[in-house]
Parts: sequence; C-alpha cells; structure tokens
Amino acid sequence: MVQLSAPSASERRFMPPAVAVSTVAFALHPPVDANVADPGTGEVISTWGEYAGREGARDEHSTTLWLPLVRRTRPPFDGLWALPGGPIPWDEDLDQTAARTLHEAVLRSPGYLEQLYSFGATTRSATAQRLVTIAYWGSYGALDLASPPSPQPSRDVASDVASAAPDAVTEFSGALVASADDNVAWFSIDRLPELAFDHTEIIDYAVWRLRQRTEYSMVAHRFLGREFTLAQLRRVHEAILGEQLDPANFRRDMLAQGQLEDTGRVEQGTPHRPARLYRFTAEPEKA
Amino acid sequence: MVQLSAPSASERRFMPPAVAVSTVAFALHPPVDANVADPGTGEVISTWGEYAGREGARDEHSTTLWLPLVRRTRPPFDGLWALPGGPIPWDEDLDQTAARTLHEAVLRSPGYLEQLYSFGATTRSATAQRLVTIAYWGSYGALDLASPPSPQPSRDVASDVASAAPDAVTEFSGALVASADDNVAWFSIDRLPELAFDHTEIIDYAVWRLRQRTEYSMVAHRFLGREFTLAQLRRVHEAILGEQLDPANFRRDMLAQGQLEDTGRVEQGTPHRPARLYRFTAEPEKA
DNA sequence: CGAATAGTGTCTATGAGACATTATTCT
DNA sequence: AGAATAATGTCTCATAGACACTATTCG
Repeated sequence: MVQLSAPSASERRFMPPAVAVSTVAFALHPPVDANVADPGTGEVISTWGEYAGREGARDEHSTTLWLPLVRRTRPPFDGLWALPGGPIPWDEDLDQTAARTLHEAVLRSPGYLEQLYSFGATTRSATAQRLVTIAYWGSYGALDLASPPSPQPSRDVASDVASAAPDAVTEFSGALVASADDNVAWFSIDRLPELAFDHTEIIDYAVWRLRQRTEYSMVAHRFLGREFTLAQLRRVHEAILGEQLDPANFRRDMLAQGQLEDTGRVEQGTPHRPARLYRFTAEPEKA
Repeated sequence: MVQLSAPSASERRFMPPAVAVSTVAFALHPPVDANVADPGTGEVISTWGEYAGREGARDEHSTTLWLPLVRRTRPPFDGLWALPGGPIPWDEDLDQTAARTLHEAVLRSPGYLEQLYSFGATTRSATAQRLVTIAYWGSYGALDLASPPSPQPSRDVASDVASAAPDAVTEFSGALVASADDNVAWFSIDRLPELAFDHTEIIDYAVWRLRQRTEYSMVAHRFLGREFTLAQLRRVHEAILGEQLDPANFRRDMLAQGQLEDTGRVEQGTPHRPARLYRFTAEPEKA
C-alpha cells in the first residue's frame, strides 16, 4: 500500500510524483443550464440561459471562447478555480481519464479531445507532493452542449475506479470532482479569475496552440453543430484567431479544401437572404 | 515511505502510476568513441570511429539519422534496447530529468531538447506497475558530439538524487543508467532492433514530429557545428525529410529567412570550388 | 424599393518549384 | 582544359489578400 498523507519534508524526496490530468475545454458559449461566473470575483452570478437572455449575447455574435472551471474545496489552493481533471486510475488510458473527469465536471462529453503538453515544474507547490500535470485541450460543439446533462459519459468508460483512488492523490488533482453544483462555472477566456496551480499558464498555452491549429487544419467546425453556414464557420475562426477575415476569400479557401459538403438546404428565419448549410466531410472531394 | 516492490495484483490498482522520462536524441552520426550496434541482432559490433573508417561512411554523405539506445539489464523487457531515460526525482524539472538521464547514457549534452508527448496506455506492461512516460526529443550537433565524454552534464544539474530514487521505480524507468559500456549503442533510425515498452511507437512519433518541424522552423542547423555550408544544411534537411531538395531554391529560401549570417570564410580542402561558411543568428536580418 | 447578407469574379503581389546559366576552385 | 560544385538569374504556376460586383431574401 501507499501511504501519502502528511508527508514530512524528508519523506517527500522519496515519494514518486503524483500524476494528474487537466483539460482546457473550449466552447463558443456555455450550455444553457450551466453556471456563469463573474469575471472579477469568481462569484457564480447566473446560468448562461438567463445571462445570455439578459445581455442579448447570442452566439451568432460570439467573439470570444468560453471554458469550464471547477472550484477547489480543499488545500492546496482551497477556494480557487482550477481546470477540470483528476488523478489517473491504474486501468485507464490518459485519454480516457481526461474524457471522464471532464464529463464529471460538465456532465457532457466533448466533441474533440487531444493531449496538449505535460507540466511538471518543481515550483508548482512547494509544500505538497510533487505534481506532474498532463494537460489536454478539447472543444464542445453546439450539439455536445445542446444535449441534456448526463451522469455518465456517452462512451463506455470505467468510472468506478475514481473513488478507489487514495484521498491524498485526489487532493493534488487539478480539481475535485463536482456534482453539477455551484463549484462548476464557465468563464470567458478574456476574463479569467486567479487560478490554482499553474493552470493560467496551461490555458495560455492551450489558446496559443488552438490558434496554430486553425491556420492549417480543420478544427473550427467542431465548435458548431452538424450543419452550419460559412458565416458561422467564419465567426468561429475569427473568435479563435482574434481578427476579422474576408468573407469572400474565406469562402474560397474553405471550399477549396474539399472538406465541406453542400447539404442543399438553407438557413431558416433570417431577416435577409438565407445562407446555404454545409456539412463537414472527412473525405476530400475528388475533382 | 513508499513501498513499491513486488506489488500484488490487488495492490496495484491503489498504486499511483510511476512517471518516467524517455528521450529520442537524433544525430547525423554517432560520436567517434560510441558503440555501434548491428541493426538486426542488436550486438555491439564496433565503435563508430572504426565502423565509419571501414565502410567509408562519412557524414558528408549521411542520408539517415542515428540515435542512442540503452540495453536493459533487468525485467521487464530484460535484454531489450530502450530509450535513455529514468524516473523523475522530486526536485528536478521534467526538462532537467530528460537532460540528465540522456547525459548519463551518452556522456554528452545535446544541443537541443524539447518535450514531445506523454504516453500512458494501460497496455504498456500488464504485469508491472502502471507507467506514464513523458517523451522528449533532442538533437546532437557536430560540436556536441566532438567534445570528449564528460561524466557530468555541462550545465549544473542536481544529479545526486538519482541514486536516492527507490529501486522499484528505477526498474520501470525507460532504461537503466549505463556507465559508458556495451549497454549503450547507437542505431540508424532505418534499422532499429526490437525495443522495450512502447518505445518503437515513441520513436516513430518523434521522427514524424521532426519532419513537421523542419518544414516551418529552423531546427536543422542544430545538427551541425557552429559554422556550416548551405550544402551541409541542405543534406540535413534531406536526411530528415527523406527527399532531395533543389540546391538553388533551398539557398534562396534559407537566405530569405534572414537567420543565416555569412561568416566571410570558406570551406577548406575541397576538390572543387569551396563553399561559403554560414552561421546561424537568432535575430532576423533587418532589410 | 431599400437593407442586409450571400455568393461570384477578378486583379495583383508573393512565394515555391523547375531549371538554365555563370562562377570558382582543384586536378 | 575538364571536372565538380557553388552561386545567380529567370520563368511559370499556385495561392492569398483586396475588393468590386451580382444575387436573393425580408420587411
């Protein structure tokens, strides 16, 4: 057995590092029933459904990305917000652990999930056990968020092992498991609160990598539903890159990629000419 | 204290994963005094100095990359070759651990070192403790290899903690520390032996990432000495990418990057017109 | 009709690939 | 001179950015 609680300073140097997974999960906006926290104080102010209705902030005009955070309820960094995550059970792949812990916080499965980088500086927590964090980044699409909260991940994942993890290891995980309460809230990436561990650094790196990816890869469509207009896709790119894009050139370049398929249908209920709806196809069109 | 040796099956699921670092260290050729192993059998056949002299394989015509491996001397995977690496001491950054363990195997410090990816599939070793490997990739330049073997890393790194690590953790490290003996040898990446753990997968991924990098970044010059000709730099690119490059266009593109500085000197002792020597500059030339 | 956005066509500058040509050094 | 490689110049084509212009729908 492993005895990990309250290690003395002399004992710490013989303890292997704890390993945890943390996930930066981007979305164009929170799910309607999710809590939204005040940027400055970190106080949960309302759900996204109320907030968006009040402010008139529709995702049509979304110009920023959002991500879920979990409030820690024990030391270290008690009370601060942290990325969803947790320790790695002995029989779970790293990818599975990331997916499961994220689902436990958000109650929904992301549409995309990918490993980002491993952080393990010795300065992360001077008084506690050494912690190595394997960071992931992912994205929630409109469909992922529209689905009702589910207690279990959609894909089959061993989740009973979570409670089997020693308490002392759980203590150092990126965040504690929360049960759909006020300890989970969504934040705009432009207005993040003070974060536990080095999670600010992790988020900065995730945003940087997301921008790199959108320039030479098709990841943006994962923020949308199954069908979308080119204007919607362009707004996703603009939100990620933080700059305006020429609609005409954007259309030409996207269609030249051959990964968009015309569904034949058009947008409904617009106050102007409706746009064609496209679908993403993995297979490039053969010319 | 942590007791990790001979865990029972029921105990294993309560043990936190062991964390180790492994490094894929590329070079245009091994150091002269390094062992070269036979591709098929993994038997150490001679040093690079003898081998290259016999075969007439000069680095001028190098068309493949080489990397150092360490032979394991205990289970699991006893006798197989593995990437240099080891467990993470409590007071060492991940980068430091990678640099130190690589130096312990090669007795030289690499010119470049960067984190690659973290591997942690549960299938890595069914009978042993769960292992998470944080993989690094690096490169040795001509100067790095030309220097005589040094027992300590050139940069100051805490190295006394290595022996403080519990034996059971060392057992699961990427490879055991070798003291410049027959248990360290260099292999061509085209002819690798059977490897321990999932190190074959790690090397494949490292080669793939190296190719990606050379296309939009200046990493190739790190394989060479401080001064080099454009032809030498081109041959490095060709070895990495595995294809021929047009000398004229390569010259134009490299010089347009503004990161090469003309030293004013030229190559010596060529049987033809000598080439200009260039130096790499971090600062782009202002036009 | 006018407003608003969808969608098309075109001009231009830039950069990559191909390759002909000149330059320099050694034997 | 002839061999071998360095170094330069030039042509073409593909692509990105800018932007004018046409099309369609709603109110």
